[in-house]
Amino acid sequence: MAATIKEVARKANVSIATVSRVLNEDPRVAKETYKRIVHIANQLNYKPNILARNFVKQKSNLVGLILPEIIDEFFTEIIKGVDEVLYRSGYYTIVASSHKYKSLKEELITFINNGLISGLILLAPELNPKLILALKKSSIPIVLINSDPALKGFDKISLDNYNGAFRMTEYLISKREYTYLAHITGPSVNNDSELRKKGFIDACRKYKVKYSIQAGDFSKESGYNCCKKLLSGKNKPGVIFAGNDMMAIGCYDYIQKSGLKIPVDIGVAGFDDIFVSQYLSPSLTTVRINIENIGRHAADTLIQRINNELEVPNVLRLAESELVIRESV
Amino acid sequence: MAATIKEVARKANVSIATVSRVLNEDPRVAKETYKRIVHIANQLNYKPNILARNFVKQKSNLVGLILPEIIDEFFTEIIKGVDEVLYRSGYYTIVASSHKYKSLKEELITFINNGLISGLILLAPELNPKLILALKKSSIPIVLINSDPALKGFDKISLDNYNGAFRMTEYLISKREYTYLAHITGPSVNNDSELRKKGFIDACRKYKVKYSIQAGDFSKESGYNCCKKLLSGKNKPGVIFAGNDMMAIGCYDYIQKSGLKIPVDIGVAGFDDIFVSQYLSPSLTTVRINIENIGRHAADTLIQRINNELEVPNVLRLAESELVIRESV
DNA sequence: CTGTTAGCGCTTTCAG
DNA sequence: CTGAAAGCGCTAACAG
Repeated sequence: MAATIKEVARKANVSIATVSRVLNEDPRVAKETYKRIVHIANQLNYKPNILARNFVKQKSNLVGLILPEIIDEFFTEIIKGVDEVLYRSGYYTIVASSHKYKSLKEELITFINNGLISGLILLAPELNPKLILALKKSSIPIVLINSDPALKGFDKISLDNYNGAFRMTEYLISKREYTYLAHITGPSVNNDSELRKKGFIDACRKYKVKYSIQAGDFSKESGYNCCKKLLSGKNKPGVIFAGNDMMAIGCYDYIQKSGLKIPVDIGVAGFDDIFVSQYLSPSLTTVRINIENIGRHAADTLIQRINNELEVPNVLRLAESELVIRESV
Repeated sequence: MAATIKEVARKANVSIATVSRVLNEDPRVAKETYKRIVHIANQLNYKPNILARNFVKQKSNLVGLILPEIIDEFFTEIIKGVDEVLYRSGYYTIVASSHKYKSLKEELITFINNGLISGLILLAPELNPKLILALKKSSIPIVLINSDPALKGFDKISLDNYNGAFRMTEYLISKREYTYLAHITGPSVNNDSELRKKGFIDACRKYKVKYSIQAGDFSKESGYNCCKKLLSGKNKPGVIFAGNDMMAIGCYDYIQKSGLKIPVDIGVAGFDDIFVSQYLSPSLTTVRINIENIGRHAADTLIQRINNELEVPNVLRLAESELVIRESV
């Protein structure tokens, strides 16, 4: 079927070794021979068999990218960033998202062990000790996208959740002069959520301002319910800072239902700046994470690690956050 | 490093052939031998080397999924659907999106030829003759996600753009009693766009109603500009049916700017039902394509084709559309 | 500068 | 039911 290295060699009256050298741009081959072989290869429409090459090198041109189910909104941007950078280094991206037919764990174990991929990028806002152990034992380089500050010993890209939340809270207090703030958290196992909460609390404490916390789970519904609780007591907060935009939308829903007006009766702020936020009415004041570069950073780091170009034991990069001031507070 | 088949064989006092048979669940091996080998393999933490296996079979467990840059919103759902189905059949998904560093064409050519992948899913709303030719010559099965009715000879999943647009237009005329309708199209090379336009026109003609067409490009900005043109003449349409929701949002922007009210002064309808549409004010009446199954359908078909389980020369599946009636008309 | 050759880990005839 | 052995296409010593 497809032409092999043998045929090219035969037609060019050289050994397969020479052809192989040409393919790998080995400078030792004579210019003349080089040209001739390239010509014949083209003529035969010869393409090196990647499967064979990967096999003999025991190293593939494949990198795995594992994504959890949650972060729909970032999915696209991250994949694009990763793919773009990897492609330029000659790698392909295998994308896997955990879903009902496979757990994150089995996914990981197979990926790390079966030799298919040469490196792995793992986006996992939550990670349990077992998983971490499995990761530590990996024989291939891994780059984590995870915000847990306690997680050491990995190449890591983190979102700057803490500062984002801190600065937003600071803004709400200093500029908007709220004196009683509420925060709705995401799942407590989620590092992003925990750091946002911490940023919120620290800012409230710094300014000695009253605050309360509700436990949500990043879903719209939980935002709705938490908002309901917050507004049903006699002592109502002046502003709700939701742990993500989705929950902020849930707040919008409840607030509208109860006939209140944002931001006059109550303010709402979010985190993430998902696409829809600018179109809500009123448009949502929120924190934007510079997500577009996360995928690129991760891929960059991974490639360097694969190529042994990294001298430091592990790198940590922070994707900065930025306040997006709109009309909801 | 990692245990190989040889070591397992040696420890079990059998030949590597027998071990191989166990790995491939060959029923010929004796139950006893089978168990013993499985046990030893586990003990040695042996994982078959996929790179080697793929190589000798000259067939990988990899499938390519190529996506254009445009369709952000669907990206996620399609990848998930594909990944889910493929994973259950033992395949991995290599995702590639065309971007500034590679054109769709080079992407395709490499993918089809380098032997890395065993099948390809290509989401390409526009396709030129050259590309089609390249696809026809492919030695691996390809499933297209493309709505061009003229495109024959491929396994294909299509969106039911025509009926969606037709029924929406019919609704605008019969139920909402508009008598002068405008349509903003996407790029003319885009099949989805062309079919939506055709559905719109056919419905207008059927009901003998006045209509006009503006050429957009699926971007918000083009929606804005086309809307501006439509509303600046003396004879204004009663409703604008945008070729996608993004352009409908552009219309919203212009209409709000000019102080008009939707739907009292002018109606707006869209196509796609992207996430934001329900949160616009007023919420957008639009056409939803059942996108969630497209990825699954495509993967299903591809797997069957790879396994030679398909008797028909090529399959065509339609992803149906459904009207989503909200407040904007 | 080029050729010879071993071998990567596995599957798959072919014998027995 | 099991073993021996060939070989997939390529790379990488080693030899010349």
